[in-house]
Amino acid sequence: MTAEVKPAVRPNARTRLLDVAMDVIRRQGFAATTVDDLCRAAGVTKGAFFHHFASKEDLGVAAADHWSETTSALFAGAPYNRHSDPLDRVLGYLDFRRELIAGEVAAFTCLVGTMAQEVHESSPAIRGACRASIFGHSRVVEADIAAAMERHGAIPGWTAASLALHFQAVLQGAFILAKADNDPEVVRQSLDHLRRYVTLLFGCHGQKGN
Amino acid sequence: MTAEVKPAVRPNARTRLLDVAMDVIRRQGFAATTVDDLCRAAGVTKGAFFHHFASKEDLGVAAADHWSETTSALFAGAPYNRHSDPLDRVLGYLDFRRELIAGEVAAFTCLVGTMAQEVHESSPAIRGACRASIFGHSRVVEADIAAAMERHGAIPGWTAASLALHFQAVLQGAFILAKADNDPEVVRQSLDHLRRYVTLLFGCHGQKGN
DNA sequence: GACAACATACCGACCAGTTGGTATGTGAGT
DNA sequence: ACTCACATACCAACTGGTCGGTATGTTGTC
Repeated sequence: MTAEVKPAVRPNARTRLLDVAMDVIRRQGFAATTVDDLCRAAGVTKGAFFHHFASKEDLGVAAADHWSETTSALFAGAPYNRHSDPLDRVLGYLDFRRELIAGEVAAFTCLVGTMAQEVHESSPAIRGACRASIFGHSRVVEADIAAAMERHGAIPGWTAASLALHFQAVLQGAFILAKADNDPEVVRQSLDHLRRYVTLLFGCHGQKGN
Repeated sequence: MTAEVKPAVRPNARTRLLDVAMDVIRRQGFAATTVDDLCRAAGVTKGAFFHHFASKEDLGVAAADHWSETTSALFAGAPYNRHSDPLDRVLGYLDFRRELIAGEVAAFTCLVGTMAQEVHESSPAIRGACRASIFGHSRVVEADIAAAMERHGAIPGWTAASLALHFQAVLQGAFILAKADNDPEVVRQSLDHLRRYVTLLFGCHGQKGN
């Protein structure tokens, strides 16, 4: 009977909680984020929270999974995938990541990296979900790297898997420096170094540096 | 008159608190670490804690400063500094960092990286102390990189400062992956990539790979 | 009328910080 | 030499508020 103007379609409490969790936890960290913080941000009550999640830890796991789905959709739909040359896709991936670095630090940093840092000893469940997210994403990049090695050759002594994980390490670490410096610029510079490394690996012989 | 066997020399409460803070915070994170946790680990009372530190945040700042002193002494005394060629010192630095990766994850990760991640929005004071620690250390490495550029030349398009920060980014990010994976191996592999990048930057022309 | 999806009110544990003390030193005045 | 005034270092007990979680509704839907 309350004819309040409903703001379009309002998804259910679970989805709203997971959506705000990505923002709030990246801003405050997992430990410093209270269940009430999340409920307030999502506009739901505590009863709704514990209806959908058995515990705060359970939400952490769900948030990591939600993050995996969100980000894998983002990268799967990104334009760099349309390059036919796998090396172009690899470099395109790095350029795409670079484009995403904008605005507030908390807006472009990685939820699962943040959470893994905090809970790696206290919560095996969340740690596992974060690992699955990071390493799963890495494996997608790895496929393009492996194809590029096949197609172009590269200087020897490394694997596609290790380089893909190195990509993630550079990004995660640059995020930390950006947080410490409160400035995204350091991320761009680190990505420039990483891109240069890739071009060097795949041959001084004829790869333009951009 | 109490002839108790005193356990050698027991430093004062402040020092003991800062020492245990490095361990406990790296393990649990800053937010999840309670003042009582630290007091228990240091074997002091809460009264002693708040005698020496105005607040938990104040201890965070002091711990970051303490970390800076501890680590700068470690690197200043490391054998790689004795190389006369600055490029050997740069590569020696990376090799030294690689040697430090051993044992439990919490034992070799970075206190100020951990804290910066957590408090970058909530505590400007701690964030500033963490930034000073990371960027200050980076500047030490930068000096050797700059000298190596001077002496050996390198492919153009980058600065010593940006590469030194890239070093720190790789390390910090690899620590996060190590926490997510609960395995230090990923740090070694990322350091291998970083070392390879440096040798490529300073010339395919005549640098041996190890 | 059964069940999912919420909401309200509440609880016990915990946590940062306080209070009010004691023990030990230390420098000034005599 | 003695002691008074004051400071430092530390301790044990307590407090007010917060936090994760629970108990008990209410409401809409099939």
